[in-house]
Amino acid sequence: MNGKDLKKTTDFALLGVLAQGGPMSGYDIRNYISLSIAQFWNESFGQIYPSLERMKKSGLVKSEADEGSPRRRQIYRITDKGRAALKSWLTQPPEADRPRSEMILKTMLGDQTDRPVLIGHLESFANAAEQRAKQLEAQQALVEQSDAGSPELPFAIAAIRAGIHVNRARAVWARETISTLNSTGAKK
Amino acid sequence: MNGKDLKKTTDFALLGVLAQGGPMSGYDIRNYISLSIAQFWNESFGQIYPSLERMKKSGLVKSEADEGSPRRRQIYRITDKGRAALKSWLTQPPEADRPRSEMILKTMLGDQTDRPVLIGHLESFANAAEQRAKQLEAQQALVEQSDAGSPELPFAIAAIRAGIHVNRARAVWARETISTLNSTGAKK
DNA sequence: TTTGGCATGTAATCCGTTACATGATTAG
DNA sequence: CTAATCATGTAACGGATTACATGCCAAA
Repeated sequence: MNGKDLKKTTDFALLGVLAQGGPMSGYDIRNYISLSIAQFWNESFGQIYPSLERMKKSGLVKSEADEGSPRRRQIYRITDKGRAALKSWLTQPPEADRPRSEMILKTMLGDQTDRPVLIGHLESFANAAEQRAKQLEAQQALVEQSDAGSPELPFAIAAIRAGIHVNRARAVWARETISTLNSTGAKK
Repeated sequence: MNGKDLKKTTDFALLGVLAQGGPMSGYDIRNYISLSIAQFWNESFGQIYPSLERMKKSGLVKSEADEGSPRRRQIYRITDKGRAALKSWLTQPPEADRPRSEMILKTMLGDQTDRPVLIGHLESFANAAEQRAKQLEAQQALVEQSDAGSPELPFAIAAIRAGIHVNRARAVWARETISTLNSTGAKK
């Protein structure tokens, strides 16, 4: 309708980080994301800085130089307008993601591959998923202790547990597939 | 190294479809994908036609006009060179996907949202995932009957079951999250 | 006859990563 | 002193979706 309906999820993700984590720099945002939702969300500097600039122009954030730092640092802070935009976005039902999985594509094309090779891929995949799940379990325990009492705790935990669930499911799937393939008449 | 190392997964996906499903048109490829791996892989015409053209130029596929059809149809067929390229790609371990999940991002930012709204999102998400899982179970039964004996059967089944597993996991996660949030001191 | 599906293709656009460029600061 | 890390930004590129443009065929 108007000139600058922002629709980029990136913008909202950054806005969300600023709302949740408090004022910080573009660099900090990157770290914050790495330490929290990296499994399910990523932003590169090539996105972050232009996005902050854009949002500054449209009044969703404002920035001040960080006086307390010996370095050149811009601290971004979400504005009321930004909070309103964020909240409105959070109210909309999330869009379904359309994932692309090379592992599954390659499995689907399994008849074009030597069995042992495919099985090897599936094994690595299962191992990676299991490791990832375990790592996230550890992270969950850690966060539960360090952030005990924080209002964001249950949400942080939920995000971690999403990773645990899907990684377990992946591992189960891969192992199941391996044994099916092994018991099926192996052609190659 | 050389002029045209193709690295686009799209190309390999199309090559795979041609290898698996036999010679067909760009239009057919689209359908084939929709009916098989749509859950985990998609290609739009904007990708398919240029990709076929590219691969034709580099000799991975060749095309002939479909004489038997009253319509203007180009039938693409994978060449030996194409088969070799495909096989070599299939041998490489699949790259990890880096998914973006709006649902999880919004969950992570749950402290910025009214609880009931977030819970509503999670409920829809859980319902959609459960439905999807059931639908895929039905599809599995169907394919098991209709394709019985086909050498591609176990791979098709595996791809479907991947969907079943992850959708179940999503549903479980969402329901778990809902009850955690309900039992946690609701602030809003 | 008109709607929907078959069929191919291009252009615009968006979104995102990677690479490049630069420079200050801190830790070893 | 020197390497790593902090910190910001731009440019190039790649990959994918959407919209647009075109037109024929079959069925209702």
